[in-house]
Amino acid sequence: MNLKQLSHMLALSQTTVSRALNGYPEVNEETRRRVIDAAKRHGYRPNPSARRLATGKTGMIGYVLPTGTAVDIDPHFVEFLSGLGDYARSHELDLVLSPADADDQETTYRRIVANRQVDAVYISSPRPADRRVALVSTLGIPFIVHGRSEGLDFDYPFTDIDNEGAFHEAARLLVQLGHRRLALINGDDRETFAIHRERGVRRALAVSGLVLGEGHVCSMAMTEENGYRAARRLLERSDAPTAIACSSLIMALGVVRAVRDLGLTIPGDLSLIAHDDVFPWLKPENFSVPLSTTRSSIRLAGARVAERLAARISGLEEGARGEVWPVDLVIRGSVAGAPA
Amino acid sequence: MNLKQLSHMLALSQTTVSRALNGYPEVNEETRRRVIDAAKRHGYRPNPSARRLATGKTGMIGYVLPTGTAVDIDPHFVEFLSGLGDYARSHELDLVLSPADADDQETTYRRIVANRQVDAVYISSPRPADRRVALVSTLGIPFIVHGRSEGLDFDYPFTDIDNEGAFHEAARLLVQLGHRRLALINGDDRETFAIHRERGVRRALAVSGLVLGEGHVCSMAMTEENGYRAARRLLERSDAPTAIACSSLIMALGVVRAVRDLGLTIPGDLSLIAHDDVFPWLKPENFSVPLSTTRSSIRLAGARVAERLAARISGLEEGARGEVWPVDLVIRGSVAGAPA
DNA sequence: AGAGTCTTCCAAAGCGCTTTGGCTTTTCCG
DNA sequence: CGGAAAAGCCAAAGCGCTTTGGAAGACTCT
Repeated sequence: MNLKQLSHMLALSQTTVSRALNGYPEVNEETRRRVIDAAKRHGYRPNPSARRLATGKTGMIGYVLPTGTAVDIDPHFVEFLSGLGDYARSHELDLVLSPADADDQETTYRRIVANRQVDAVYISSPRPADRRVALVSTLGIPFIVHGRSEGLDFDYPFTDIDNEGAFHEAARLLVQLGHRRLALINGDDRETFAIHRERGVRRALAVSGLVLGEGHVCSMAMTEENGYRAARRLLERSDAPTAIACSSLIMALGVVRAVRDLGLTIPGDLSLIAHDDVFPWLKPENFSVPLSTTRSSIRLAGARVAERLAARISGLEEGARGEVWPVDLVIRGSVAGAPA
Repeated sequence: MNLKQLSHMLALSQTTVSRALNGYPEVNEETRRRVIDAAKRHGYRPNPSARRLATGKTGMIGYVLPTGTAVDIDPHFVEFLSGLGDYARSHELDLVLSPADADDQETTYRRIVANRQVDAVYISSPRPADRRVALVSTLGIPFIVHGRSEGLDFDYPFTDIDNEGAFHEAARLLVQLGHRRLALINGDDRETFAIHRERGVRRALAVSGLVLGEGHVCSMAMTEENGYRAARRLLERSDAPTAIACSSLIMALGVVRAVRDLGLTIPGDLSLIAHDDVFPWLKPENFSVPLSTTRSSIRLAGARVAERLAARISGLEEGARGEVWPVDLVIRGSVAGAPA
């Protein structure tokens, strides 16, 4: 059932039927009702391919997915996706993932906008001076950055959490508890979020005249194994930290294992605070010693990004407004005063 | 730069240019060369919207993503996606995720095929008599099921791993080691994979005249917390199992925690084997006691599914061939003879 | 040389929708 | 009541590609 048939059936022109369906004003309300009714009865659904050829609108939002045998998609992605998908569903949006060589995403960005394959895109895991942000911005397609870049000479719309503030608070608490030697087990420090977190810790330390000692900050992919290695290395030093801030729950698993392997205890020998993105399948309160966390639902962020993208597509939002969400600091058993 | 302009530029008809570019035989090789050359020089890229309107081909594969605030996307999904994306990239395929109400995916399947939004779809986490499989099969769009349904009265193409065989082997090993009371901590038993695993365990036990005791099989969403609860419940029974087979590494984390909380040890008091989908961020060899596993890379499965979808789209594969991959049994420190 | 066959190319008709520009009718108002 | 404005509808022109149905010219063959 296509427009032609439907309009023929109603003894109306395609123009009128199209307009009636799309809510244009120049059609009699009674006619509109008739049309809508008939459309529903016959299960008419405009062909999206035709529509997009005519309008350029696709009803899809895009994401360039870095791939490669050596590239691991972050498990955080799936949570983000849950939120994004949930919002997208309620707004009849689909999501298209365009796989790209992790080292050359720009070609793919160019392609999807040149081809008008999507109405908007989002960018995640931005780095300082991120070229994708610059590119997408000049390409002129609506977009939202999840996270922030840095050192770009223009503004852009983003939704981020206050990583610096979160880790500042976490570190401040630890310092207040008397800890003097802190360490940071961070994610890949080419990404802005990791830089911000480190900055937060340093700033908190600086207030008390402390510094993040040389070798007291590790940054690497956020796996359990890396968490273990980092913690092990840190705790075996002569100037081992008495407190660790950790960028992910998964790494924290490794930290806990290292602590145990070394015959130490939390929080007796080591205080630990990790960042919690709120996974349904791994909860900080369920760690053998309940884990203190800086908490922010990445899923909500996904929903918010979708919401903003939808708003930008329909022209309801514009400009380069960035928003930064506060992060909760949740104290549980894994922190205590510094050992004597 | 569109076809019209390009053909004008070459003083050829759109027909000829189109054919030259798409490799049709009725065009002089020298002309073809000229066309291809000019196209490249001017960066001509056929507009996909137009092409899909004309041909119906989209160059996209679809997946209906179950969503909802109460619905958690499985972290396995992201690994599967890595493999799928990696293959898709090398074949210029994009992936479209259509979010759907978890309880009504069929409407969405109908929509994406009626609208010809994708060239093929895949279905994951199938259940017995899965209606999606039946639907998609009648809808006549190329598809692959990742996993298997059961009790359908027709054949369909799938790629699955030998879940039953894997858990059969695991259980057989445990029985050989003298264990008499096994338990199974399984995933959601509405899904076929879980049913198969349970079947495998039962079959192995049956050989020695054993059974999976009432209350010795738990099935629930595969979270750390559920793993903990299940293990705790099992181990506090008077007829506590001496060995557990577990459907996921994440649940196994919980099992290990429960064991520790109860002051027990692995493998002294309890032998443990879990299924490993091969996550880059959580490895069984890194458990405090290295974990024996049944191992199968879900990522490779993703790549394989993509490969088969591509083959079906281009007509290279047809029929309802199902393939079942063997699963490795990897023995590590978490299994030992049954306690006396 | 004329008939038949390839080879190579073209004009034009879709694909199914939106949108421009215009044409009737109604409605409004002095 | 007459003219202007508004309302309601339509025909047709795209959007950019593929594909059908020729047609012109080059070749082969008798």
